[in-house]
Amino acid sequence: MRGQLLDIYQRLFEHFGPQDWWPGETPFEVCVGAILTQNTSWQNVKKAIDNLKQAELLSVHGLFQMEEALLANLIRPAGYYNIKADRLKAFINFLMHEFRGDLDAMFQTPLEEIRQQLLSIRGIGPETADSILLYAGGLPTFVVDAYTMRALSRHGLIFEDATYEDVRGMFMDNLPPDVQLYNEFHALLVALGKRYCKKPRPLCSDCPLFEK
DNA sequence: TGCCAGGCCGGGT
DNA sequence: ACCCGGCATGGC
Repeated sequence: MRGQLLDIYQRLFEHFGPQDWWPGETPFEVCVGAILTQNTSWQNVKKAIDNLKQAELLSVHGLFQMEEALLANLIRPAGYYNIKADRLKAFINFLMHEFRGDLDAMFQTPLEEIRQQLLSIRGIGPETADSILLYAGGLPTFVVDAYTMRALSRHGLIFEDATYEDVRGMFMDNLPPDVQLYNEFHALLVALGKRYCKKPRPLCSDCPLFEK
């Protein structure tokens, strides 16, 4: 399994090149983006983040102080704006109360412990938690998303009914806890998904995973 | 024009 | 332990 995963990684890397994720300038911006991009295209999320930046409110303090209604209005382009405003507030409140608003302090917590804490926040599920921990915190947790599931199941590497935790475990049990590797690997799987594994129908004829 | 996008929650089986 | 409807905008 380890060999298969590394083989996939190598093929993807050769095909797509380094991805250098996550598109965000600061760890905090990555956290916000991780919540805003739930079931939403990144270009919509970018508009929302730009609104927050222009308002000079893209900070722990800024979001903490802001009225939720105003927050919802600013992030409107990202869709689900009422729910997401609530989720951002829940995350910020957690950060303020547990770590005095200090992201660095949050990331000092042992991985599985802070992961469980994030998962207990309303609006943060496994993918969002892992994205925050890996891409904002630089902690070695593997991010699984819909593209990863689709690609792996189409290529017979996982069962259709595999759960998020199953797939995360498969990567982490078979690869070293290497942040750079996890970062690139997930980003490459998304690049693959966007190009070859879109929803309606597989388009695997020229998928790089089938090349020889 | 309808369908999809880097999910998650809450209520119902 | 699953299954499903709801949440919403912008792009192709």
